[in-house]
Amino acid sequence: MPEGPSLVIFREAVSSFTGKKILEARGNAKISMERLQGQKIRDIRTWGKQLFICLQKTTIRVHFLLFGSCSIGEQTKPARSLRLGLIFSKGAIYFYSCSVKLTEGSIDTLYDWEADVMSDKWNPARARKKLKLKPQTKVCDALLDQEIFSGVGNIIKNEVLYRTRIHPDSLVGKVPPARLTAMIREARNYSFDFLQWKKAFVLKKHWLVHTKKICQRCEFPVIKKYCGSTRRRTFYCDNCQVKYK
DNA sequence: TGCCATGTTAAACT
DNA sequence: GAGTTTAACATGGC
Repeated sequence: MPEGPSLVIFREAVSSFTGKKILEARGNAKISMERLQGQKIRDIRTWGKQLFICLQKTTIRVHFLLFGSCSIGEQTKPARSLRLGLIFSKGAIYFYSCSVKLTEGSIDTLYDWEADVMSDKWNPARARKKLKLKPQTKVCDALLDQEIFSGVGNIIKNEVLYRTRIHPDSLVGKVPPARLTAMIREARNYSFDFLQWKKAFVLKKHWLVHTKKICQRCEFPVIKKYCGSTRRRTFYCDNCQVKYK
């Protein structure tokens, strides 16, 4: 579930707790629950696939991995599987099957905020410079590199490559500049389509290639292969996605 | 019912 | 020590 756009949805869902004081923290996360108690939420941010709840002295980092979820107001799952629950005077936030860590310092310098495809700070020129340093990398791996395209996950990867007609095994250094520009642009553009469709519960309906059997453009069979060093499930059309290598 | 997946990290290897 | 492979975690849908 949680690629970058889903994190934006999570962030919006919990944003109303900004300024509120944590009365109690509980759950099986291996962190100090006492540390959180009494602290007010200063800010709630996202970077790629991570959510940050910034308190007065501490920042909670939540990574949803593959199966993470979050609910507001009521505990929806058994107490023993609760990873982290933050209880406020009015309402609560519950996290399940997430990775939860605490940071004491500022997170401003911890991440490249211009790498987040969902952020106003997204900087495509910077992404391009990073790509230039890795000409031998396959595009299917490059798109999943969180240092370059923070927030892009496997679905977005597949859809972006299909939409820009680039074969997943293409090498970054061999992709013509105009095509690379298109790929970088589409990484952000499709992520926002993803966000809108996800919000409307119609995301799957709009997949052009992910999990598909037939290419919508040329009717050739869609190929499913575990590509790149990431060996993630990749769907593509051999006929209309060009391999640059 | 077993398998698989929108992800990452740490341990175990060469 | 580096780089690479494997294992582990955890949940829901088909």
